[in-house]
Amino acid sequence: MPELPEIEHLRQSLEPVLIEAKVLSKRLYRRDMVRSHPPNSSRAPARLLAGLNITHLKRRGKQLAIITREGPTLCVGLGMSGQLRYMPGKERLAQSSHIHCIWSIQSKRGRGRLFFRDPRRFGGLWYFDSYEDLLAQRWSKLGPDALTIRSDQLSGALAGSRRPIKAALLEQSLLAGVGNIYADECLHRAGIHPRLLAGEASPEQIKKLCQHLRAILKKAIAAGGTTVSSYLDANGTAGTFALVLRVYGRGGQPCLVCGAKLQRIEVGQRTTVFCEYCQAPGG
DNA sequence: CCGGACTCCTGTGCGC
DNA sequence: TGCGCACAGGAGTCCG
Repeated sequence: MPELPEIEHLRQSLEPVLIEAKVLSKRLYRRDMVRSHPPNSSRAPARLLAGLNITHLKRRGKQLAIITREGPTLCVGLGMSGQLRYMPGKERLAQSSHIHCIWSIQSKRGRGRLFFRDPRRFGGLWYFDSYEDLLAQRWSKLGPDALTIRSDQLSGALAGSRRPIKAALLEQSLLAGVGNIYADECLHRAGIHPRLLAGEASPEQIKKLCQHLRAILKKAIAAGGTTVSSYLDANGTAGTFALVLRVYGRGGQPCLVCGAKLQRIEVGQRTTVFCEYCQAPGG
């Protein structure tokens, strides 16, 4: 399940084959995976970057932008089960079901194809006439990127909120990039109860949370992301960060810090695992 | 405006 | 061994 580290690792793994590459053509198998397009450009979205030259890959939160020299920019969201895979030459994906779009690519490394596959279809493609339009129309709704967020920004995002802090961390408009895995992990490392009201977190707690959040995301990127069930990078490589998760998916098992049985509760309609001693309500 | 609930979707893994 | 079902969750949308 891709969160910020998985998308950032994906971005890095795609750069060598997509930067300065030309999109020769595209084949769209599911039109409804193109989620939106500006109202005044009815034809451009249909091209979906075909004939254009890619210059940049940018990420904000869990979203990836493919930016072209000509201007048009495609924002890719992977949702729960989405994959972007690059295959050289005419190689095919081992898993051939649920492929929604294939782009033929000409790069310095030769020809290849970029596959967008998403079994659950929670992801999607958002077309914009320019990167500036993407920033103004879509990414402007996202909070600061969790990888580089400062303590004062996190404090501002959480201030006044009456929601459980776990639910607030998942809210992309407050801060961008955190999903269920890293929300539980950073709360455990910071010793904060997931049901603590976000607006009632102390400055010390927020500072600690911020430090752990950035650190864990950075480490997860270096590890190639977390592969719980389906995440693979552009080359089909699984991440290794799942090996060092301390709470996610470990409900009922002993806390790796104190040995107590990890609790499994629901917060904000999401399964939440925490240690009632390391993350005591009082702090 | 805010927070919570619901919805979309299919692969996985469990129990019987 | 096979079937059926609960569960997983990112994010848009709706409602009180």
